[in-house]
Amino acid sequence: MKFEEKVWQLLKRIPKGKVTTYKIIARKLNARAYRAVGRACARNPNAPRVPCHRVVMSSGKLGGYTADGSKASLLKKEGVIIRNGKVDLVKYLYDF
DNA sequence: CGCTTGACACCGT
DNA sequence: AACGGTGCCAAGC
Repeated sequence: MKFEEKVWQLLKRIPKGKVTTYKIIARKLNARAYRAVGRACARNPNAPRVPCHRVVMSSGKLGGYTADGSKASLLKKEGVIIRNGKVDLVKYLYDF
């Protein structure tokens, strides 16, 4: 299984109302390729099956895809409150 | 096989 | 606290 595939598997187990960071994901894969994780999502061939919008940066900021803005609303709908373009990692972080 | 890029992270100003 | 530079790993060309 390729690295990116594993990333998607992990993303799929993120429950609604929770978020995770690229760093955590990479760590769970026993790697330090946070950037590769981001790439995997960007390339994400299984768009609806992989909730990429639940992946944020370690700082709590949503990330590049946030430029769209519509994803933020989707997260809120799932129960994730976004404050100043950032999520409350203390409350919603899912560290597997 | 090597160089560039990317939805990032970390440390120094 | 905010901004910029540097380092990480995998994929694509």
